[in-house]
Amino acid sequence: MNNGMISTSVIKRLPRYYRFLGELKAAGLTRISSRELSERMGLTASQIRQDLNCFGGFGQQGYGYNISLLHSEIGNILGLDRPKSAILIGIGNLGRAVTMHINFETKGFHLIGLFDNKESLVGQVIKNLPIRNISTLDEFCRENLPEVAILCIPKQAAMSISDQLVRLGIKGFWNFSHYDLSLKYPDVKVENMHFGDSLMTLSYRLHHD
Amino acid sequence: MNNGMISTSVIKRLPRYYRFLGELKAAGLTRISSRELSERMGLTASQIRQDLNCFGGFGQQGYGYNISLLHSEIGNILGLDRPKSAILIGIGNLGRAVTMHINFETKGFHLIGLFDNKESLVGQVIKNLPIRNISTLDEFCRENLPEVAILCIPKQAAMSISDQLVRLGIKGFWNFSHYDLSLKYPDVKVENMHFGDSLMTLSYRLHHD
DNA sequence: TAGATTGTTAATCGATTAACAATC
DNA sequence: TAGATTGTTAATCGATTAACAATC
Repeated sequence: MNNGMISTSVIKRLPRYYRFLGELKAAGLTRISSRELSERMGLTASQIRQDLNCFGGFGQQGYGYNISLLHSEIGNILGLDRPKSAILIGIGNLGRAVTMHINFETKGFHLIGLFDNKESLVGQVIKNLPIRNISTLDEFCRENLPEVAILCIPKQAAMSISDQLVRLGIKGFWNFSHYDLSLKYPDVKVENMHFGDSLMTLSYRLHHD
Repeated sequence: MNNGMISTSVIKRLPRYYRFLGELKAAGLTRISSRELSERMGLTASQIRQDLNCFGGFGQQGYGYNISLLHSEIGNILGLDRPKSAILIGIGNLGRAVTMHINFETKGFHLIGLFDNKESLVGQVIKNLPIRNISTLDEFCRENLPEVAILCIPKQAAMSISDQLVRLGIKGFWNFSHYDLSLKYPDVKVENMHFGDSLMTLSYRLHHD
């Protein structure tokens, strides 16, 4: 077990382990060896054992891993058992889809507020949440202390609102904009969802590789 | 210049170089050194020079890089100048947002067809494209030969339609589902957009790090 | 006990950083 | 020419894979 810093490569693999184990559990299986899991996931057994042993010895020699136990352990490591409150900014096509489409509760979050600057949207209700005017952001945050902001707004809007959000105590961003938050706020946690970058990577691979 | 295989790490950085250079160009700058670019992007100058030299010597000793030239060179490397036709499957909240929100043309793609299995959606028009019944997929593909499929459908639906798509000549997937396409189709190019994995990674970082 | 499989150390591989000669 | 900065090689660092003793 490694109590030091866990590498990004390992962290990024955890959600996938979590998903696969959830499926195996749902399929009614109870145990699995690192070798069998490696074949199902397209990894090496060695890597799986290394990854898991960053967090503890969840297996048993001669037996393998208990699927249900390992699934919930990884869930806890990911912090899925401790919901963090989030607000979403920008209720365009994308913001609306994110609000409707994502199951926040099963991913460690709780969506508590929706904001937009377009007066015509204010008051509309999505997933039981009213869209609020962005001018009420300060008040809302002081009362509800959200930890995370989801930015479904263009780069310019993200640039102009991020200072305010950090000042209001936002500790993490789920960032769909192209504004590079981690350059300006190195201590805030940022996860980028860059659709365009992903598409361009696909474009590259279609021509080369 | 390296004519062999380019590593994934390098490829994944190209779209970000492309974006930054586009912004510098739009700001009216004409030249930049690897050192200055490294400071703006939060990388090392060494890494930038290594990355670029995988593809060719785009700089000039004592001068640096011509921003406009480098920008368009990277665009060409990414294949943005050669549009690939794409179809999108699943016009739910997410599919609709992707259709509306993404500028495919500037990312090397051309969206030519929308499909859903829900009769009530068929015929509706988004971005000048009619939503087609999924039952007409074969016919459409034989006539229009799309290279890429964008999957905005649940895992089960993705599992049941991917064989058909590969048989119809699809060479790449932009995959929003949780179905692991690259396990079954190792030769097809797959770019995953896994919202849930990204959120869980953010959850981890908010608790640890 | 014998067989299986982990946890963990050592070896390999790959990616990043540093250094510097080439050269504009 | 002198100064700046690349392209490229060498050194370092980190991540993955292999191997195997521990042990269930």
